[in-house]
Amino acid sequence: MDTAWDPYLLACPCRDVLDLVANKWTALMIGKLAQRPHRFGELRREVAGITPKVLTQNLRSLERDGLISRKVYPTTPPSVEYALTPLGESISGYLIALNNWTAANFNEIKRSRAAYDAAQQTAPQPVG
Amino acid sequence: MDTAWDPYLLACPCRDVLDLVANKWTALMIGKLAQRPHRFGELRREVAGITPKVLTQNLRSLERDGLISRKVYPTTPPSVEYALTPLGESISGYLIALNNWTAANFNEIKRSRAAYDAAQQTAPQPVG
DNA sequence: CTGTATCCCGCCTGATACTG
DNA sequence: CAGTATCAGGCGGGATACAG
Repeated sequence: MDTAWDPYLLACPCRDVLDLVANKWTALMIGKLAQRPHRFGELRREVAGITPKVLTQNLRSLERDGLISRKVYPTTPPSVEYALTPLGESISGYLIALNNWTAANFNEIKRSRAAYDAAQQTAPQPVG
Repeated sequence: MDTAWDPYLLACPCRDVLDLVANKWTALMIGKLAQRPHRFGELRREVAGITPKVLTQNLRSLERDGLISRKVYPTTPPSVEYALTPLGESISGYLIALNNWTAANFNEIKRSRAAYDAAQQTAPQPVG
């Protein structure tokens, strides 16, 4: 790298990159592409719930940032293949780890939320 | 854990947790708290650019999810200390890695964006 | 198959001001 | 010091329909 940036600085441009992760779909998309290259329709099916518009948006954004590559095959019907670039691969591990952490710890979080909400129900009753 | 969830399933409740990361400030806040417990004002200063309202919102959300603890000291003036819970510590490493990756790779991403945008300027000109 | 075009909405975010 | 109240705005995101 050329220079180092501190994301805790207000004007740090790498805040933009953190926003890349601050996205509902990025981690899932990168996770899928880390397994193997995928076509548009495959991603659309495997990343359940994403709409084609949003998929396209995020694909373009990641392509612009150099995390994924887009290759068009002029077949009929046309096919487009998306794959991770080396840069994309360098971050995929962290994102996959996040996905896994999420899956592994959701139940504990669910319990925590329930306990928190229950405490809110009883405690803050000025009129009692 | 009790049961395993697949974040790629549409109805997977752990999507909510992924949204936790899909947040502009979470990674920065967790990163700071991973260093040591912080008071409200400290976080406010050190996470540059965050407003008190948004800081409170995210603090509450993380507390509800069980990632951080909130301890009030009835002093005058009052002081409140936020710290990571064991659950919060278990995810902090991944988030810090993301912060570091961001700082280390921003320049490459910046170059990629510039190249992408330049290509858009020249290529898609039907009228030319 | 691979996207685009609209319309719409809710949430996150931000700025500012105020309180115990 | 540690928040809360309020107002406003923008962008991501969702539903639906359409095109090359």
